[in-house]
Amino acid sequence: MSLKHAILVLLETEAGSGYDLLKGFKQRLGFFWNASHQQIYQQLKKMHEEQLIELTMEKQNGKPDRKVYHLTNSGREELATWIADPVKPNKVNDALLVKLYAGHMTEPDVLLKELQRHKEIHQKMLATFLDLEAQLNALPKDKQTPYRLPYLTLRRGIIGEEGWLQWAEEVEEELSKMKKAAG
Amino acid sequence: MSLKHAILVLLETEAGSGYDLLKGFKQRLGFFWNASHQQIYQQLKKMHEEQLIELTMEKQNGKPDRKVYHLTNSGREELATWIADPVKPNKVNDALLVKLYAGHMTEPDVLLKELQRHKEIHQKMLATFLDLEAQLNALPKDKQTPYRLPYLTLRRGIIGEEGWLQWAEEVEEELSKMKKAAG
DNA sequence: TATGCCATGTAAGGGGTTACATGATTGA
DNA sequence: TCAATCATGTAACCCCTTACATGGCATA
Repeated sequence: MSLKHAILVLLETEAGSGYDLLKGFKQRLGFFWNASHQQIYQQLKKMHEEQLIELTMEKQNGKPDRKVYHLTNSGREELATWIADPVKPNKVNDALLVKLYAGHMTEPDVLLKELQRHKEIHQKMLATFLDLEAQLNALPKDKQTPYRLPYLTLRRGIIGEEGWLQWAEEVEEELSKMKKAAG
Repeated sequence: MSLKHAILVLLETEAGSGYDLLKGFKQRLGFFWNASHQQIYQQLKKMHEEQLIELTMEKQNGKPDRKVYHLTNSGREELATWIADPVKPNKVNDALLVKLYAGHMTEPDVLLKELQRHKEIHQKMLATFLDLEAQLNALPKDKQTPYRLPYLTLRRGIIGEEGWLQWAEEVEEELSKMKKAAG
C-alpha cells in the first residue's frame, strides 16, 4: 500500500507528470521501488480525489497536455505521518528458491541455466550500483552531504547484490558436484 | 503467479490438507515463500478445478472433515514444466528504503527507531536460520545428502540476513552522525 | 523505415489482504 | 479461564499485470 507514499516522496522533491514519475521511479527509486505507468496513472487519479495532490495543466503542441501534479499540505502531512509509522518488513516470495528446493524433479543443468540467467541480471545491477557509488564518491565532500540518505539506499543495493552473487557461487559449486555425480 | 507452484512443490513431497499446507509453508518454505490460509484454500479450489490436484475426504469426530489433496499426473507435469521455464527475478518494493530516502522530512531518531524494529526481526530470523544450519551440519554426512538443495535455500536466507544486518550498521552509524550534527 | 521517446489513458482479470464466520480440543 | 491449535471457508476490497488504444516527433 506504499505506492502512494513513494509517489508522494517523488513529488515532494519536485512537481511532475505521470510520465515524469515513471522516469523518477526508474532513475531515483529504481533499486527499491518499481511501478508501471498504468499503476501510476491510476494511483494519481485516486490521490487527486483524496486531495493529496493538486494538478495544473500544461499545454503542448503536437503532444497531449501534461498534467503536472504537486503536493497539497494534506499530502505532505500524509507523507510525514507515514514515515513515522512502523511498516511491516517485506514478505519474501522468491520463485527461484522454490525451484531450487524442488530441484530433485529436474536435472542440475536446468537449474544451472536458470541460475545463470538470474546471475547476469544481478551482475548488471551491481555494476550499475557501483558506478553510481563511484560517481558520488568523486564529488567534493560538501556536495556529497545532501545525498547521504539516498547513498544509504544505494548501499543496500550494493550489499544485497554482492550477497546474492556470493550465494550463487555456492549454488553453482554444489550443482556442479551433483552433475558430476549423476553423469 | 507461483503460489500454485509452491503448493505443487509441497504436495509433491506429501499429500496434505489446506491446513497442512499452511504449516508446510511456515516450516519448509517460510524463508522464501509465504501464504495466508485464505489464499491457500482459494488456490486449492482453483487447482482442483484445473485438475492439477485430487482430493480424498478424511472424516474426523468433533472437527471438520479433512480434505487431503494429492498431485495428479497433470499437476506433476505442470510443476516440471514450470521449473524448466525462466521466471522473472522478483520486483523489489521496499518501503523502509523509501522512508530512508525521504528521511530529510523527519528526525534521525524516527528513522533510527524504525530501523531498530526491523533489525530485531532480522536478527531473529538469522538466529533461526543459523540454528537450522547447525542441526543439518550435525547430521551424519550420508543423512545430509537429501537436504542438499533445501540447504542451499537456507544459505540464501543466512547470507541475505547477514547482509541486511551489515547494512543496518552502516545506516546506524550515519544516522548517529546526523543526530549529533543536528543536536 | 523503424525504433524509441513523449504522453496519456481504459478494461479485464489475477492475486493478495482484511474482515467476518464457526466450533471443538488441549494445555497453562 | 484464556490462549493456542485444529480445521474450514466466504466476501469485499485493494493492488498489480497484461492487453488494448492513440499519435506525433526525432534519430539512426
